[in-house]
Amino acid sequence: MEDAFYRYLRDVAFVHPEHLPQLMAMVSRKSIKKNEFLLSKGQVCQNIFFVEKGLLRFYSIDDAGKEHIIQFAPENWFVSDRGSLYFGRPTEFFIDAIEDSSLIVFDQNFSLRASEISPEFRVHNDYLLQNHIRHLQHRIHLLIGAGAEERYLNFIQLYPELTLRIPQWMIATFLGITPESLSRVRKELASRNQKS
Amino acid sequence: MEDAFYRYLRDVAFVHPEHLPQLMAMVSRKSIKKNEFLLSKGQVCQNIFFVEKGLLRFYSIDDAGKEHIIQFAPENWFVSDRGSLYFGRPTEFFIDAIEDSSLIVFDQNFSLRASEISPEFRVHNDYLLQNHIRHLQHRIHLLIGAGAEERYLNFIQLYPELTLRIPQWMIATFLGITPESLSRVRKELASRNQKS
DNA sequence: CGAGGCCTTGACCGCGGTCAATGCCCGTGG
DNA sequence: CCACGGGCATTGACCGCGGTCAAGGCCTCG
Repeated sequence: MEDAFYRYLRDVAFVHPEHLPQLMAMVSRKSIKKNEFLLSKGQVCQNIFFVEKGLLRFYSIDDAGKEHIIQFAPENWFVSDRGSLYFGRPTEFFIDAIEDSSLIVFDQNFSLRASEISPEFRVHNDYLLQNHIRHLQHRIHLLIGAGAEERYLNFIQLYPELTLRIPQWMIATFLGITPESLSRVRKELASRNQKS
Repeated sequence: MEDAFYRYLRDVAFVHPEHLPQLMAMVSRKSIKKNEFLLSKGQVCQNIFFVEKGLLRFYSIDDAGKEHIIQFAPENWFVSDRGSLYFGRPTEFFIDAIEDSSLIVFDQNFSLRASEISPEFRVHNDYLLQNHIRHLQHRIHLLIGAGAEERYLNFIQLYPELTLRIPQWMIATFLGITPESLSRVRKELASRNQKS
């Protein structure tokens, strides 16, 4: 079977081929179906997940019972509550599957041990963390400074292919607005593009 | 002179004493006065700054000319645009001083080289990145899910001592609201505490 | 075919933004 | 020592974006 994670380590993280078997031996596989959970509030997060195929969401639920999506994880993305994992505290978040998905699972020591084995992995892991921070800062920037329309436009140009796979009400909770508002924004955008 | 960064490496990062001189040799010092800039939009960020004494702010300015503070950096905090630094792209952000400050300055290679010299530093650096991500996620969570009052309450219990040092209009731009709104929130809180 | 999930639309409302006036504190210079 | 001015906080009147609630339409899937 073709192995997306193997290819990822080789072609994206540039891990030296001789180290690949050692790294692959440290991970396990998991398949889950739509709506199944990988993490629920109150648990201590034990794993990092890599998505080989499918689509996950990482979200919280507030006191009013509303879901707020922090992050989507499509193919070749990692997802975890690093706060809970690293500090051993109960998580505030949920992770579940939007589509049937096949995953690679590793525990909190994987990145540490893999970094010792492969310098290239260490560099790549550092890159991932830096990039993650960059994305989160950009998101904060938008949440503070931009209205609903601008946030939506940014979303579709940042994740054009996700826009089609994810139901709109989920995109709305990612953007921090209601599904109704998103619907209105799209109507407004459509009528404006009509006229030009 | 007592050296805050030296003490930080020894007591917080637990760097082995024999490695300390090597690390200290890789950094330089800088003093800046209130309102002086360390980074402006369009530049490529070259440094990470550690605040020994004083207070910095890391912020953006939007198209309407409004400032949005991403992060404050008081004593013993690090600040940098890691996105610009790591990826070599022009920054969207500004860094300047809210108070006269004395800083430790290092370049983008410092954490890499320091990690090779001191395993303890490597662990601590990883901790800092993880913790940074945790904070950013929490902030996003609040921006999406909470109103002005809750965000303010969270701020004062998270940074009680900063509340006194920072002018309120800056706190407002950090929270993503206007100074007027913050003033109203505080008035409302005061009157509510009166009655109980 | 029926049921439920999702998107849309409308009426209404409230939080927070905008704009402008006022007050307060404090540093500076006459 | 007082007068003036600038920066910041407060307050009020008004408004608009986006939330809320409810109804209706349209899919898909059992």
